[in-house]
Amino acid sequence: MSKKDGAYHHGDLRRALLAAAVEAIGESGPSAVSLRDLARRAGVSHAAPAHHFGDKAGLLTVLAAEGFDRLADTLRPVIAQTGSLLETGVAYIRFAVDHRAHFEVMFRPELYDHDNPAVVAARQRATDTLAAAVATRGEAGADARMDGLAAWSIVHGFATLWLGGALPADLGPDPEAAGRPVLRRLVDRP
Amino acid sequence: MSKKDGAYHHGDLRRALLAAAVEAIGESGPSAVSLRDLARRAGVSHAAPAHHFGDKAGLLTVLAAEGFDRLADTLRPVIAQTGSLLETGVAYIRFAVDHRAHFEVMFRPELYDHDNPAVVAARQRATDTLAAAVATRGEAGADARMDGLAAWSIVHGFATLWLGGALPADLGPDPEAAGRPVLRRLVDRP
DNA sequence: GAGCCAACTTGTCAACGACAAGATATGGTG
DNA sequence: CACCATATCTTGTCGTTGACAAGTTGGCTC
Repeated sequence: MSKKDGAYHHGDLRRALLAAAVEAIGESGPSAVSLRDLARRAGVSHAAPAHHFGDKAGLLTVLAAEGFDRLADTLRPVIAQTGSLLETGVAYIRFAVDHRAHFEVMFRPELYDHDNPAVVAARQRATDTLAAAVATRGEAGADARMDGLAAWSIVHGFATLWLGGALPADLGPDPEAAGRPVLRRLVDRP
Repeated sequence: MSKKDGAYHHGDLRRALLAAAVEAIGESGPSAVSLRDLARRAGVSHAAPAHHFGDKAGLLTVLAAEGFDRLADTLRPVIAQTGSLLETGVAYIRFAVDHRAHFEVMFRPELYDHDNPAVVAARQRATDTLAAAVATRGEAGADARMDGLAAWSIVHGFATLWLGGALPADLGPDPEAAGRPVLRRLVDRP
């Protein structure tokens, strides 16, 4: 091998294409991306992406797995350091906004291979991490389970509505500041 | 006019195309619909849809407006009859599942004309209806506002996660039964 | 330096969105 | 009834896309 896996002619086309995909999705959404446009952005021929990802779904599958992994990586230190379900929720919202492209693909199963082993494993990691955040509160059984689903729902709902531009504009530009008082209605009540 | 608006050659192509769109979106999501496929389903030529809706975004714009209108129509009687924020939330979830195609389009603004007057009006109706549901609890000011956003977030999050197949399978097949105990973590607590 | 294989390119095809231009029915007007 | 304006739909076409097939390039190994 030369330097890293998949670095021959172009340098690292695989990563370049993924980066271009993130950029393109940020501009016009996951369904509007075209493999040919990604190829143009990376300066390669129109069929180059197919070699690395097979087809469009293959590329988005990689993005989804990467997204779930990064989500787990983002939440884990927050739980370890703060032990706060509220702060974990805020971090979830910030992840959705900061990694919009990944986030939008992750929860759109019709776009990628939902059963891909890498995706399943990464999703499990993320789910376990969320469960760990709820577990810090020391509850158990059905209550903890419902609390977990409620917490996931409220943060996911806020993030989704925020990304969709559905929330009132006077909440300001910072999703973290806007979300915190909303989440407090459910968790860490005085 | 003959019978209703737009009933000349085909019968009512406009409605037939919208119905076909709902069906097609239910099968493979909003971004996978093709105007040509809708034309085939309705038994007309490939360019017929363009006459009624201009382009793809035009069709989805109609669907989005219709969706917000129907959501308001669905929630309004629930609020009037039960006065319960919990039951309103459950009705929101049921709407998302029962009108999946509409719901998925409504909250994907890149797919349609977000600023279309009919959409703006319908969305306002739906928003006002949600606000009315929160108002039944007699709160006021910033608290009521945050409670409203929290309630919207949790029901929207649960509905979105449910539709995306992200929730654990052992919740069973009925979103209403699964959602009620989750929503109760936020509203109508004993 | 021959062979091998991963990394790309070139070429092609069916499907799609969008547009233009033509055909056809319908309802209103005189 | 004759005529016409208009809404409805068709036919034809263009550029773009995803997917596939086949060929080419270049580094690595033996």
